[in-house]
Amino acid sequence: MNEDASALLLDNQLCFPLYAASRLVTKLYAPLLADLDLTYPQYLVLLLLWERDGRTVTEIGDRLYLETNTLTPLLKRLQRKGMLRRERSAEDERKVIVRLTAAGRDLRERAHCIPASIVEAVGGEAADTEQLEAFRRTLGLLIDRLGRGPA
Amino acid sequence: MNEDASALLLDNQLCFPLYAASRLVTKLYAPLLADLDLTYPQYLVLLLLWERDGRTVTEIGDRLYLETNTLTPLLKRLQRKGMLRRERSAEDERKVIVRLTAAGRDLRERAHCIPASIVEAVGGEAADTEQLEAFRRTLGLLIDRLGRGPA
DNA sequence: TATATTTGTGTCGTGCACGATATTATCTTA
DNA sequence: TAAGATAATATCGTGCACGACACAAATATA
Repeated sequence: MNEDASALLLDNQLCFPLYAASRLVTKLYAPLLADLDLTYPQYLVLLLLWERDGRTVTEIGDRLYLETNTLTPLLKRLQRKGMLRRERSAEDERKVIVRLTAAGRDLRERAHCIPASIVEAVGGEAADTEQLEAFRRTLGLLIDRLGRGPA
Repeated sequence: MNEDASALLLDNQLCFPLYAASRLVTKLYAPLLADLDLTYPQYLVLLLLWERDGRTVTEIGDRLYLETNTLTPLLKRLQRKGMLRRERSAEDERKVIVRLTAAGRDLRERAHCIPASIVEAVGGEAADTEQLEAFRRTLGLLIDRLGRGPA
């Protein structure tokens, strides 16, 4: 493959499908999450807190590749809905600790069925494991290469 | 792999990386496109018009998986910047034909270097063609499965 | 040919994303 | 220990994305 064809492949045939697929998948979650009054980014934050509660804003941002200028309003919305509290750390007054409320913790059970629903919608039985694993690896490689800021 | 592990793989280890990678890649384009006073979605619209000029709003939306409620304001912004015109079709007054201006056509040359820059940033020489092809195929499969509305 | 339906575009409101910048707290270091 | 640097969070403005809905033009149908 010559340089130009390779360039077009990566640019138009890779970057755009990535953008399109991401939006289509997010749209797949929407109706499921709407039942819990959540958006997809809000769901991602809760996944982290369900795994381990009491994280700082920046900790959450590091995992989701999001800055505080995105997270602060999002967390405030989750707080307004009674899912979590935001409290300044006692040791370091700069840090804000995000903690689930009882309602936030309880939501975990109602969200339990979501992964299976997504698998079904994407067509889990049709996709073979080998292909998925390779796909996941390439995605991971891409994120690793781009996720640490422009070197 | 049991059903639960497979579900978690698809949900958290596939959907989230897709979302993260898409945003990271878009961020990669940002500085290059900023030189042309463009955003990534605006660039995608121009790519389509450079390929074939004079498309309707819905035609563009079909290709980009975007609705008119997203495209109309975006096209108006491109129009305000003098890149294109929006004119009602004479045969069918419902349709709006989008046409490049001379400035919009000229921008194509200035955008010519973008794919190569992206390839370099992603690390073109390191990624092997086989892996990229498989990745692209899986992405295409995913979009095919999700892109025609919830069956 | 009226009436109903579909089609193409648009407006409105909400919630991300993100660059630029501000603010306050902590840490460094001269 | 005072001054500067750094870190953590937040505000503001812009531009997507998208659901819900409005509306006029075109088409289908009774």
